[in-house]
Amino acid sequence: MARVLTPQADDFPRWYQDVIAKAELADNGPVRGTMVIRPTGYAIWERVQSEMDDRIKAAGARNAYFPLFIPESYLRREAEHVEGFSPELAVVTHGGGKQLEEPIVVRPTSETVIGEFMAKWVQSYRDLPLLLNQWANAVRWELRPRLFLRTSEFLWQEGHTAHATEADARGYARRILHEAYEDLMVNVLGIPVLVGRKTAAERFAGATNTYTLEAMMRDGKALQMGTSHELGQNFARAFDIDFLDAAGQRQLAFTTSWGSSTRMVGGVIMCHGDDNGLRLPPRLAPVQVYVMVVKAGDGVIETARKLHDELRDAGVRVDFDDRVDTPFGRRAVDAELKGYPVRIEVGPRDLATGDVVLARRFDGSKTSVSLNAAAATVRDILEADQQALHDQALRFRQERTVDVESLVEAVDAAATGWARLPWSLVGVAGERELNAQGVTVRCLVRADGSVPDSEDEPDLIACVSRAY
RNA sequence: CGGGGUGUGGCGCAGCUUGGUAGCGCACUCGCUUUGGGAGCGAGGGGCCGUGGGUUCAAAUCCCGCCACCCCGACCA
Repeated sequence: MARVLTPQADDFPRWYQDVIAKAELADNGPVRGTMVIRPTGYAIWERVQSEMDDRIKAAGARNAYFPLFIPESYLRREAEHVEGFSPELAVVTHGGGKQLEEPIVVRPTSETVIGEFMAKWVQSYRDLPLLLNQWANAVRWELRPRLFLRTSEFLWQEGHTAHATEADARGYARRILHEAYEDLMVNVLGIPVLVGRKTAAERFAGATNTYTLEAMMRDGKALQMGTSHELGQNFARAFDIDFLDAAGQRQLAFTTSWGSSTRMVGGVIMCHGDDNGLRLPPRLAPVQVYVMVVKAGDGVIETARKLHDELRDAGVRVDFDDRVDTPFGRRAVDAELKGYPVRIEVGPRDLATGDVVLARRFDGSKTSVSLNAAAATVRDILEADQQALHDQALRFRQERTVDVESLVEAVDAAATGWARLPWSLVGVAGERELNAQGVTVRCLVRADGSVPDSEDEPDLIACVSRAY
């Protein structure tokens, strides 16, 4: 059977679509660009959600829920915001069978509705900081939808906070950036991310500063995995989010917003996937170990079941397959497509010598281990392969990232990967020149890799590439 | 919006140049044999050929119009 699975630069999107189709993660919906997530794909998203929610709560934010419908006039209150989003809004003009007096937009993001409520909820400095998070769907009528990466409707979390001072707001935007986003992406998704600051041209509509986390996909293009914004007092001014400080003075709050979406699932597929389908990092995988009865035989199913129970009781996410009436090859290939990190094959041949076979999805290797040692070995492999996937992705990124000294070289390097060059050589004009050639400034970082406070700092490095 | 392309069973396609009333692979159903790496053989079910008109004895095929979708570019979590 022909398979188009080799990630050559130009056919990569096709390779990606093919992998997800075969792994049965998602389909296109009936309305342009909408996404249908199948149960197998949704299980991955649930893992992302669960891990992200833990981190957001650890940073002190609490979950809340706000309306899907936003009066169009709310968006208009922040000039840059409405200008940035109006081309991609879905607008409701009719309700209950008659034309509405004021059109309603389906939320593309919720700064405006949440701002409206924050204004009511914040009266005193004692009410601050107000740290909110919402798990919801959002709609952006994108010109070019792509499964998982940019669908018209997507699932995400969007955090919205209000603070008494700019320093506090900045600190929180950065805390989420590192403690929630970077930590989850690196340690759970196994994806090395470049954390930096967006240029003015790439900033979120209405923000004073945008932070980003950029990952390299296997075709060398960049994918923005998440973002955190300082909104200054722009939204506070537009929605009257003000409070009385300790001295009884009326003050405008500083707000932030930050978001990450189902795009992360696409990032995992495109960063780790190989020619045989998905490779899920163990900490993310909904199923970490797939215990598979190869063939029926004396006590084989019972032994396999016992091993499954032992792993489950030890806290491993494990699935059991004793469908011996389905050919072995089909089941094995299916498990590989779905990216299960470890597959344990239990059959009469191995059991005769007291062994089982452990197959690692990371590199496809198989080893025989004794039944007694299986559970412990599995746990070692899960740990090792979590790290191995990350390290492989990091090495890949390093190999495809080059330091250059001119825009011409940068465009050249962007054909296969990322280029780093002094921001002073780029500037606003240079950025426009790069954009004209399909290359964007992904972010600015300091020479030591840390995140700058301003794009006017000296000696900043611009990281540029093609992007999704 | 600019530049390419495609519409034919659930999915992927051939057939169109040179009109003769639709075929292949996968999937599906049934039977037997298989089952340690995507099974084999046999028998079946399923199609207003995107759409409207025209030419013709006859149109998936030729001509004209319309519609939809896909890819590349501008937008983006």
